[in-house]
Amino acid sequence: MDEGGRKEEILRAAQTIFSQYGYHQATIRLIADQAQCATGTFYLYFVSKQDCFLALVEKLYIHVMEQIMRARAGVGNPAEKLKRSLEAAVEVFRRDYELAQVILVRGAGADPLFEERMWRVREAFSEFMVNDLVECGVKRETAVIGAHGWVGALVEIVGVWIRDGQALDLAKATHEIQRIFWMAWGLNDFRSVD
Amino acid sequence: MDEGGRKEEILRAAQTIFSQYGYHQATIRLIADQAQCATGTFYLYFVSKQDCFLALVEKLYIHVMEQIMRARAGVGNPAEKLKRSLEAAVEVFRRDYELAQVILVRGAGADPLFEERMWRVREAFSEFMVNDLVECGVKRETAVIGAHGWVGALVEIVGVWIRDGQALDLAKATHEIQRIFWMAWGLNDFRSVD
Amino acid sequence: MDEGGRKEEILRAAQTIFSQYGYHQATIRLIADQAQCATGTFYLYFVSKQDCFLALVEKLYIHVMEQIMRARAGVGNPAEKLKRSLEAAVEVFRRDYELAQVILVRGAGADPLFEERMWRVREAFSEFMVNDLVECGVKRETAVIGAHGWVGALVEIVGVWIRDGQALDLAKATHEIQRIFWMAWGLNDFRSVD
Amino acid sequence: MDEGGRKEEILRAAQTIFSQYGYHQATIRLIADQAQCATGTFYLYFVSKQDCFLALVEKLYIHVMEQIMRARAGVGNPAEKLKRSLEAAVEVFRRDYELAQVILVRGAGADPLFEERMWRVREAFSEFMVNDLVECGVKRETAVIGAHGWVGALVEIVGVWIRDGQALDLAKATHEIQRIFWMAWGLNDFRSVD
DNA sequence: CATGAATGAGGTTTCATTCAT
DNA sequence: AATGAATGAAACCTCATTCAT
Repeated sequence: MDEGGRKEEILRAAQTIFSQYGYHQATIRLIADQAQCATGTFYLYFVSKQDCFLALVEKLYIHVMEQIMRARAGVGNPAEKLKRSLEAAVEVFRRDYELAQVILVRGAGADPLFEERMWRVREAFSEFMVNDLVECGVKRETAVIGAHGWVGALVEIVGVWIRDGQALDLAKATHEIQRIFWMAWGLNDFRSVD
Repeated sequence: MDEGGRKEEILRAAQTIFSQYGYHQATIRLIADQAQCATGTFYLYFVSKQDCFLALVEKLYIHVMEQIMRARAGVGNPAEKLKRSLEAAVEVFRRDYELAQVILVRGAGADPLFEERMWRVREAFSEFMVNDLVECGVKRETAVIGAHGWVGALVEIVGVWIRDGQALDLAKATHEIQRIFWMAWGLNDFRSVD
Repeated sequence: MDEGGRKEEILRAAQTIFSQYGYHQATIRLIADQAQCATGTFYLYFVSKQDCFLALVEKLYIHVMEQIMRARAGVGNPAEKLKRSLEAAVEVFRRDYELAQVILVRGAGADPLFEERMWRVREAFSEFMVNDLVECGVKRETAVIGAHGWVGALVEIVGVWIRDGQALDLAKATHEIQRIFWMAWGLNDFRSVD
Repeated sequence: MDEGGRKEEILRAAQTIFSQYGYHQATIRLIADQAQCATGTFYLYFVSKQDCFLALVEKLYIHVMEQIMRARAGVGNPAEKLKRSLEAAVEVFRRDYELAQVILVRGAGADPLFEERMWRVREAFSEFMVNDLVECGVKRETAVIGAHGWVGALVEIVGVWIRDGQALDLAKATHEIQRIFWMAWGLNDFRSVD
């Protein structure tokens, strides 16, 4: 249980620092101080700053995906699956402000490698949604656009929520976004799903 | 015609470089080389790298806003105004790949000052949309969420388009996003507006 | 009369700027602006910044020496000559604050070449004093030390006067310094000389 | 013994370089090379070039003051205290050529902050002398001028000694300066003090 | 003579990374 | 495994000087 304990500690520190300072403003020194270790220790667990950032992002993505998977588990109705997936994702962001900061705000200009990674994750997530939508009877071509739009809409809403200092009612806003996309595909039993 | 020629040249070079490398990877040397001038020349026109980046972003924002204003000019129907605004914005991005890169992709982690600025612009743009929507009969509270969501959806779509190497049919995708939000608010004469 | 007019103008500007900013903080741009000409014009009259500074210092030294020579002209009594020399020098500094700044304060750390020049001037001036003192009956060996000390004392007093914002009564202080050195050599008719 | 070792090493290197090149001609690279370390190492111990210079000057001033204090310790006679103070100061300069260079020659045009500091130190030192002189029965007003003059005379003498390549007999010269000021105030038992 | 835009060498400073202890 | 002092490449920026107009 203590195995990997130190690495976890540093990752947690990195999350705090990256979320606060962004990738470039963050320094190894800052992370090491936050983790209460020496800068040299940092390099026992990570090859480089970039490696650490990618590891962190990976971990956070996995966490998000796990929550989504858990939310989908045992649900048969595709509309319900879709709904629960999105709610789970937003819930993760809502619960962990730093995580949301790192993934949605700080990552963007960070590094080509990160952008590539983030891009693949969003793509993967969209693919999930597309499949659910197709199962719901939406044409694949339309579903692809819709899924991306939906993701974008939610990311923007979470972004507003973050920048506004969490003043926005995130649950209500998420729900409204859901309604919008739901209606667009004539999923008439929106209410029943809800 | 030569008025402001050199500064414009450097700004164009900066656009190319920032779009390609992002804010932090871009160096003054790179920009100066692209503009075929010495690094010192850069500093004749800009106080600092940040100053240049902000000037570039400002210029691009103004360009986008101008196109939007032009598209809205003389249009009375709020739905039509909204539709044209969004189409104009997307059209600007479609026409100028670098501009889209800088504003939508590279800016994010660039600089606190830039983030503040970007944030204000998105807010201003959303405000426009909200007003149009309210005129269309949408409740303001709902319109605010919707406008942000809409912006997010479009940004994501343009992002996909950029990252996919402009493979996506941007016009079609934009149209689909429009349909989605339109239907969500029961704007029944969507087809007529279209 | 207009011949050299421009060069003089720039020298005057240089005096103002060097006196205010010191050698290193002063820029050609600053001097050119003060002289209301372009930086290129500066280089029509001076080979370099250093050249200009040295020319300025030279001019100021010549001015000081001229005043001293005028004060000594036609005076036979060596004690009187000495007294008048020093008073003339101090009077020049008192009348031209900028000149004093440049020569006594700003020059020091400026440049090896300037230090060499300043050093030679002080040496020359001391030589004058030594000769007068020897004529007064002071032993040469003693006179050399005394002359340097006297110069140092006066420079310090003028320095204090400058830094204090000219609050000190420079005439009175100079007189006291004179009394000190006078008495030291038993020049008993100090009062009559005075 | 190794405590503060590296910082001290760099300070010593800085002393050598500043003394040789002056503040502006000195570069971090030069100091680091002299200290046989990388330029980055310099910044582990000093915030900036200015910080280092000020720290050096501070250290040298403290050293000078300590020597003066030691020389005055347990001496009751004010004339003796004064005499010993000045001799101690000159002795410090005589023993450490570089120290004298930095404090008396190179500092002048270095930096506004340094000039301010140097100015305060000379003022403080003069104050000491003034008090001693007043105790000796000299009128305060006269003593103030005299103290400044005395300091100036000594600084000039040391300056001559430095520039002449230490050819001058500094002890003898200092003694002569002392005689001059002593006699000026009719301190009749000069010889006994001596 | 005069201009001032352009130049580019060179300085200060930062910080990811290494390595001897 | 842990440390943290040391490294040095590389970035930003300044400004004396040049030169085409």
